Amino acid sequence: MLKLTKKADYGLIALCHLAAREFRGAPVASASAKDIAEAYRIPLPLLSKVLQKLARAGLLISEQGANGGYRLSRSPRDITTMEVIRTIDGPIILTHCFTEHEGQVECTQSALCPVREPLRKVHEGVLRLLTGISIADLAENDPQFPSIQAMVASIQPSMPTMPRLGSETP
Amino acid sequence: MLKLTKKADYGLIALCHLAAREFRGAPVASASAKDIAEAYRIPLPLLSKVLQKLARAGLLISEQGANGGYRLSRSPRDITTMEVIRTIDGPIILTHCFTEHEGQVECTQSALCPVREPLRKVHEGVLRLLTGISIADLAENDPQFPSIQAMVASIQPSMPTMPRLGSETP
DNA sequence: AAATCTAGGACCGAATCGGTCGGAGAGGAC
DNA sequence: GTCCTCTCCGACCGATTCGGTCCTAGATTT
Repeated sequence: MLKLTKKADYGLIALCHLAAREFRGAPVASASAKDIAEAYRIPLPLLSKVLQKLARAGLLISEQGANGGYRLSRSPRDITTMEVIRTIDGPIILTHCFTEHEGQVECTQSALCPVREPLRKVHEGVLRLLTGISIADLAENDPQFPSIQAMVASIQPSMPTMPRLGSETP
Repeated sequence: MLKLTKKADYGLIALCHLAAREFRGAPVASASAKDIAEAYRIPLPLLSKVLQKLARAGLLISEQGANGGYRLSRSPRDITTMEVIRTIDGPIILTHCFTEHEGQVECTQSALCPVREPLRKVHEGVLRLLTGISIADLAENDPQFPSIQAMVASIQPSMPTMPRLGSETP
């Protein structure tokens, strides 16, 4: 549940790398798959596939030939993490009910499934969280990621008993 | 990514069913696995396993023998959806970096991975969202799930360009 | 004692994920 | 013009997991 695939991870890292280059005003804003793979110890052929997918989706521009590489197609501030994850991992699914077709008999009688609608709300919340974070937000990792910090902090549990967080990630 | 397994789905449905029974002041607050399975068209042996897991985790109390069944161990308001999902699907993982061991060489040199910390923030946000929603919230599906609605609405994207939502779930 | 229910392990097919290999073109460098 | 580098793209594979089934054992009520 809620596991980013390594491919999506790699994609985010690569885009982040390119964005950081752009920010630093590097002479060349592009980088080859090999460069990125070596920089982060990512298996090259795997990263290549991810970058190809991103290029096909229009997020990256590929330049072939010697000294070629990949380049962001637009400002890193206009690329959301959602977009990246979705193009690599496919559509984001919380429950199977409202993302798959409607061939199932059991799901058409909506009276059966009491959790479908509430979960849809949760789904929407996560989507909103991810669309609110751009590659640029990831790239400027200076202070404490103020914008992301603010977004996450804005989620106020409606429960009286406030559960402690962080126990998940030791 | 962010896919609830069907087991977790079934678990939420079952707990929701029990909670709703309790709310309605049913004479018997417990229900057998067979009852629930038939009510929602869930394969019985699969649901049984899920319920067993929930019982072992202390969320449910099992009563064996004829006329036995499962019963909530505490108030549905004190059971979070996070708890349920975690006991069924295991720990929630966003990236592999900070949930798995530390045997990997590439992750110990944290300077390499520029997205680890930002993603951790996202992870925390999702956790907070799920811990803020109780089984009771799911069960009282009357008006428009006001509490969940409020929580989701509180997530304010920090981006200037507000992306349209809902395109994910047609 | 019989019926009914949970407990729990063994098992299986299918899908997916991480990862590899190899060949085909395109564009600079010399 | 030739070579080298680099992207592109499809095929392939092993391991894991997920959804689902089957069967046996044990507890409780009637």
